[in-house]
Amino acid sequence: MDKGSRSPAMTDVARLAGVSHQTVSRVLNDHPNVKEQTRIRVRAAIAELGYRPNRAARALVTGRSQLIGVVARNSTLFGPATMLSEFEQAAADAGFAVSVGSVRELDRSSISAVVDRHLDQRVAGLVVIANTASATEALAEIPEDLPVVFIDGDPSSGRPLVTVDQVAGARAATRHLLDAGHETVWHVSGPTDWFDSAGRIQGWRQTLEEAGAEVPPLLSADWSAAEGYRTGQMLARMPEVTAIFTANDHLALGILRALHERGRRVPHDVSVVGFDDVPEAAYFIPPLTTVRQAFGDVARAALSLLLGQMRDDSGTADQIVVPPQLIVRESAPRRI
Amino acid sequence: MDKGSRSPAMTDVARLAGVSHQTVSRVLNDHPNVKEQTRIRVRAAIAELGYRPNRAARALVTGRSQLIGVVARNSTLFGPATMLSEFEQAAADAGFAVSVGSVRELDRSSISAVVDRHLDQRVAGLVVIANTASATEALAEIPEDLPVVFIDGDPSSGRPLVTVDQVAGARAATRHLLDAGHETVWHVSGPTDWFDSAGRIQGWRQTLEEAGAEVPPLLSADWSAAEGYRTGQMLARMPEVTAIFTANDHLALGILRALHERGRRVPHDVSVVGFDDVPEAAYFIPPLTTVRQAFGDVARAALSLLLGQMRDDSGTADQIVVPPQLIVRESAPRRI
DNA sequence: AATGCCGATGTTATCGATAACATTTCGGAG
DNA sequence: CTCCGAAATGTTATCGATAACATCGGCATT
Repeated sequence: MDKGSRSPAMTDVARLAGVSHQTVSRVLNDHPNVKEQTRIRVRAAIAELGYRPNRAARALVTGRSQLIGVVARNSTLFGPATMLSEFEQAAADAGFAVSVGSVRELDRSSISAVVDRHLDQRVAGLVVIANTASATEALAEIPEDLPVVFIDGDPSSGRPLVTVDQVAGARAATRHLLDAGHETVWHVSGPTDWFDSAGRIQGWRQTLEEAGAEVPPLLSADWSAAEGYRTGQMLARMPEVTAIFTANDHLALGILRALHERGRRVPHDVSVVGFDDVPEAAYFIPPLTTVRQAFGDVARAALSLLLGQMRDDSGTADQIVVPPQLIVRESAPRRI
Repeated sequence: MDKGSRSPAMTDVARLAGVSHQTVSRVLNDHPNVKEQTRIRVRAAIAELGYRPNRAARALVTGRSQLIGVVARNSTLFGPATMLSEFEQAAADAGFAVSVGSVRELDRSSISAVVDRHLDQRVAGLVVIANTASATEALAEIPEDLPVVFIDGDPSSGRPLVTVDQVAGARAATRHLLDAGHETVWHVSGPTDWFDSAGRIQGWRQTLEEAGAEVPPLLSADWSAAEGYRTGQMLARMPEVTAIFTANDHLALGILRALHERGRRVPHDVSVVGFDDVPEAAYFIPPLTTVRQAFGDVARAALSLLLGQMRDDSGTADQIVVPPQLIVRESAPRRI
């Protein structure tokens, strides 16, 4: 209303309700031992004044804010951006705000800087989207007593972690191609220092070996359509290549174009499977068979792990693995 | 070091340096009237203890945190996601953290809820990525004295705003197609309640009218490849359609596929121009001619406007318009 | 009826910074 | 050599919440 005057504080509510500020605090924090009638009176006063608690004051005395810090690299990529968005939604529902801290590289000093900024804000917890090994090393920067959850981190770290089952996804993709009749499957991976890449490579290789298929040389790239295109130009020249599994959809896009330019038809001559299921994957030429990751589930799982840690600091080192799902479209149909 | 004990406070630094805590505060805030020698001694003590100021305490007494709130819708889209990422980088360099608040819809109540959450955190300023008119209406929720900058908002609102010159971008795209020899240009727009869409429609229509070309009916869609595809299926059936300008690259992708399916060659039969220049646009089939938006520049401009408002509350209602750039690729070459 | 305990509430201390005011120090003018 | 004003520094109050302890009734127990 009168925007000039400062916003009401707890004492104002207390005065109006005819109680002490401490009772107001108790009502706010759902303490027991408050008479129902008083509770109602206080709630009414809160509503009447439009009172909203000052989080800074609370953070000062409790030493912890209602803020969750997220450390991520390059949140422009589809995966991280979606994850961040989903996580923010989930956190908001739980009454937390989310502070983002992007870093260009997940090296130790960058991470350390971002973590420090978050510590300055006295974040209640930290989510690290740690897709490379270097990020895990930077772990040491994080105080022991701060709740932390890793997303896409090192499964062998023993730290609380939520991740999509990359191995299973890659197995499904590779299996799908073998079942369609291909003798073997080529793989264009993401950067090899990413856990995501490593898991997909592992799943791909295992599946080939189990099927007794020859394992072609690994082709590694970054995540961009540009490198997919370059790699694709090479693959398009090799007649023995009939099935390609790429580590993400953008790589697949570049490859589709290279194949197209060389006159190799998809899926008639070559089948292609991607990873991610970006919204536009269904509109590639041809529509892309790919592996969908349930980012929303990952985000919600990460939040619940974090909230769990914040409640009891027993350090439950849970790890949650979310299964991915193969989406079959025209670039790699069931039968060729 | 010893993680058990609480982190050092200002008084600890003061004791070590042999001064009062107030002097430490003065050093931290770069006040004048501190002897150089004292300043050095305090700095040394800060370094030795690894002291970091408690932002919650500062926020409590000043009534403002070192946190900038961002209100955005669906930050999964390329534009918003890139904007957010760039803004976070810029803000970090200026010593600010960024708290994100996504909303599913930019209606009044959602915005109001997000703004309230930010106010709870006592944000120092607010950036609203307000791409629809409904967002501008929700303006009223924001206190007068809080620094606010709009990105992609209503240019006629008189509020501080940074935006890409959508009209100029659309003019360049349309002009490019006309110059290449097309009689007219069809336009597939984004949702008409987005300012971005409105500007692009306006630029497109103006350019056609100025050139004396017939203005085809406007086709509006959402931003997805799916709707681009549906619209494209219709356009592909119309032989008189030889040039299409789409409101973003994903729409263009869907259209490219629809044209491909109908056997209409791009650019031989139909030329297509997109908008955004997503990283993979160069790897569409064929590579997409599009309009690049300098999101980084927009983000930095928004931050500087915000910092300006935070310094002097004179309410400088600056508006900054960032020019876009036409990127010519094969889907719409200079000459057909 | 006295005792004791517990539920409901109030009082005071505290977090760690900045703001406002008080005090000391120091250099130069008279 | 004294005095004055500005520069340098110190003291105390304050922000708005929670924590810890204090108080006050009433009800069950003996």
